[in-house]
Amino acid sequence: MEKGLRADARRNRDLIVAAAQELFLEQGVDVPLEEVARRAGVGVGTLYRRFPDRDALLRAVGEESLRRLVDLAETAWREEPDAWHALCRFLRGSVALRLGVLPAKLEPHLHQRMRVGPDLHEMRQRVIAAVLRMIERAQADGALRADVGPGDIAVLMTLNVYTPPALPGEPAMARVVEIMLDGLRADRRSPLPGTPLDGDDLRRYTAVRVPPTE
Amino acid sequence: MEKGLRADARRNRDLIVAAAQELFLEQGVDVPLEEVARRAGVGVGTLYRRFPDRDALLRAVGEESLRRLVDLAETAWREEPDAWHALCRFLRGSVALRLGVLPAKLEPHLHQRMRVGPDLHEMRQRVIAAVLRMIERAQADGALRADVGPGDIAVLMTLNVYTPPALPGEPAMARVVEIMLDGLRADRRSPLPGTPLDGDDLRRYTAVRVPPTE
DNA sequence: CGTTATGTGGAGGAAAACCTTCCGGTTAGG
DNA sequence: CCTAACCGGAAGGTTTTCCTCCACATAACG
Repeated sequence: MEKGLRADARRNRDLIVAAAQELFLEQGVDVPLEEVARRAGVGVGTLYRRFPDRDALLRAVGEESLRRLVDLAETAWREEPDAWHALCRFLRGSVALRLGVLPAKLEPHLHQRMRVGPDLHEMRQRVIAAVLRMIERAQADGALRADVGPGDIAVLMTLNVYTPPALPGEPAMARVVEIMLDGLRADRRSPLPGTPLDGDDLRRYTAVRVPPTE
Repeated sequence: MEKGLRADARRNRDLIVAAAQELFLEQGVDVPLEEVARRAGVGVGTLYRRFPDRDALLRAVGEESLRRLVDLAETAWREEPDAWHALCRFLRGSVALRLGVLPAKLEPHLHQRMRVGPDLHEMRQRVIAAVLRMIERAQADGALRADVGPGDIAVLMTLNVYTPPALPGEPAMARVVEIMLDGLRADRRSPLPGTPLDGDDLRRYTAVRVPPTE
C-alpha cells in the first residue's frame, strides 16, 4: 500500500486507519474526524493531508478489513483438511473481524471500480468464491445440511460481523457461533466451548453496557 | 398511556412514535427530530410540544417496543403447548420486532426507575423471567440442549433483533432463526422454511443495499 | 351552529458541530 | 549538518440542528 512515505508518515497513516476502524465500529461512520485524529494521537492536519475526505478514509479502512476477510476465507480453504472445517473456521474467524456496519457503508464504493489501490470489488468476489466453494464441497461431503445456500451463510456471517455497539464479548459470541454451526451441521453436534451462560451472566449482559459514547 | 388528549392530538402522538421507531432503526437515534416530524406528517412544533426533548421520544419508543416484547414472551409461554415451542415462538417473533439498537440506547433509562408511565425496568424483568421459565422447562423436558444458558439465548435474540441498516429481509431472517433453533434443539432437526438462498440470492444480497440514507 | 380550549405547522434566530486550511516549528534521512 | 518532508492544532467559514413562538385550524360540546 501507500509507499514512498517517510517512516513517521507511514506510521501515522497506519495509526489513523486503525483508530478509524475502531471508532467507525464504536460510534458509526459519522464520527467527527477530529475524534479519529485524537485517538490516533495525531493532529487533524495530518489526517486531512493523508485522507482528503471522509470517503478516502472509509475506503482505506474498508480495504484493510476486506483484505483480512479475503485472507481468512482463503487461508481457511487452503489449510483446513475438509470443506466443512474450512467453513467452521471461516465463520468463527469472521466474528473476530468485527467489521460492523462497514460492509453496508462500503457498498457504494464497491461499484466505482477504477480506483487507486486494490480493487475492492475484486476482493469481495474472492471471498464470495471461496465461500461458494466451501458450501458446495461441504454439502457434497454430506457434512453441511443440504437445504442451506450461500445466502444463508452470508446472513449468518452478517449477523456475527455486525456487532452491536454493546458487544456480547468474544466468549459469548464464540458460543453462539457454535450453536449456529450445530444448526448447520448435517450429522451430529459438538459440545459448546466454555460453560453455559447462566442467569447471572444474563443479568450482567443485560445490565449497563452502553459504549463510552458520551 | 397518554390520556385526556384530543382525538387528533392522540393520533399525531402515535404517528410520531411510529415514525421515530422507524427512523431510529434506519438511521440511528441521532436523526434530526425534524426528519421524524416530516415522516410523521406533522410539524416540528407538534413534536416538540409532545416530547420536550429527544430522550422523551426515545423513552416513548422504547416503552412501545418493550411492551411488545413482553407481550410476545408472555403470550408464547401462555399459548404454546410446551416450553420448547414457546421458546421457538419467542425467538421467531423477536425478529419481527426489529428493535435494532434501541435496547442499548435505552439502557440508561432502565435505571432511572421513578418515571412517569409504565416502569421500563419492571417490563424488562418480566421478559427475562419468562425466558428463564422457558429455558428451564425446555431443558427439563429434554427438548433444549442442556449446555446453553439464558445468556446464550439473550445473545441470539440480540443478534436477531439488532438488524443491520441493510436488512436481510424477513424470509432470510426466518431461515436463519430456524438454523439457530436447530442448533439449540436437543434431538432432531426440522426442515427449514422456503428454499435455500442460492448464489444469485447471495449476489443480490451483497449488492447495493444501502438504506435511503441520503 | 357558535364558542373556545386545545392543537397545528413551519419560519427563523441562536447555538453547536463539523470541516478544512494554513503556517511556524519539528524530524527523518542522507 | 542540511533540507525536503512532515507535524500539530488554532482559527475561520459553513452546514446542521435545535427549539421557540404565534397566526391559523379544528375537535368537543351545549
